[in-house]
Amino acid sequence: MDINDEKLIKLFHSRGFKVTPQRLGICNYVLKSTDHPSAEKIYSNIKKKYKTISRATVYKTIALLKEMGLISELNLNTTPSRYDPNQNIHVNIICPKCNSISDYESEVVEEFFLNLKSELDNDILGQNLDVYKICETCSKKK
Amino acid sequence: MDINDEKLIKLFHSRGFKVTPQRLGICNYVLKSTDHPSAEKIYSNIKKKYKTISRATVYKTIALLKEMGLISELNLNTTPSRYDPNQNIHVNIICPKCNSISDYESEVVEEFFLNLKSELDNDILGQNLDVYKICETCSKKK
DNA sequence: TTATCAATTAATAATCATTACTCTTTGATA
DNA sequence: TATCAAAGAGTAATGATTATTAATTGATAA
Ligand SMILES: [Mn+2]
Ligand SMILES: [Mn+2]
Ligand SMILES: [Zn+2]
Ligand SMILES: [Zn+2]
Repeated sequence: MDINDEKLIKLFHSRGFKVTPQRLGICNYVLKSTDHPSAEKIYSNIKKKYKTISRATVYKTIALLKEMGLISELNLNTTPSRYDPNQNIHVNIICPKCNSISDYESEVVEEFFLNLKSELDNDILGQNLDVYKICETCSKKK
Repeated sequence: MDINDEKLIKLFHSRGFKVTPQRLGICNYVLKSTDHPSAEKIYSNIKKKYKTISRATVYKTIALLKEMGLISELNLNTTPSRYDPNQNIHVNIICPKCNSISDYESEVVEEFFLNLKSELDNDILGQNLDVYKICETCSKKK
């Protein structure tokens, strides 16, 4: 998602949500992230800029982003939830050793989803494709 | 999974786990289930037969079944976790209205997984394919 | 610009699924 | 039948998330 403050402000206003510096900060961080951050990760990052920000604000902004369809929540076997701004059809490859998550997109994935969709009468509301695989870094350290 | 007490008892013994009536009851129920029950559902069911059983025992038996690779845990946006004895490659179709889950298996799904696997160097440790779709029952009630 | 006020925030308490702990009971072995 | 580690029941603790509350602030219009 290529996002900037201007776009975000328009989005919020069009939905009747107020624009606050906390929201802009959180949204920018999450929407630009590629590591599927947890709420705690988002919180500790935004805290650098807004010293007094509360976890509740982070959770509420996450809920907003979900409602607006800009991120999805990943519920993995390992709590806590992680958040994903990549709204393309893709596979999340999760390393069970270090819990890192990386995106995988390919023709195979895309075609699968199109075929599945048509098999299911084209009324799929959402999807989540997870695969567990030891990551590069973890497979190096013996 | 076609399971009976005899098979279960062998499995437990081969792993050095003790065979208890509570375990047999829980395992039989979960392994025969097709509705992806939650821990609470399993608990309330087994409680009919073993009045004094504790949730802790249910959770510990679930952990055993996971460890033995007989079930998988599904973490959906809706807590609590659900458990799935179907170890074939399949899609879980989740209804966001009533949280019912049904299995979907097809050529498309199977081929996708084989192709993905080969694209990822054949070392996938597990997978989870979720799709959200209003179920029959819910789409009927307007 | 300033007043107004509902929406938002920070701080904190509550919730609830899951796990840990402790003490009692029991299955497996000899 | 005795032994004892493993497993059970009951209960406390944990931890992520949500709810609550009182203070603050963004949006609007005078
Ligand atoms: Mn992703
Ligand atoms: Mn299933
Ligand atoms: Zn790793
Ligand atoms: Zn339904």
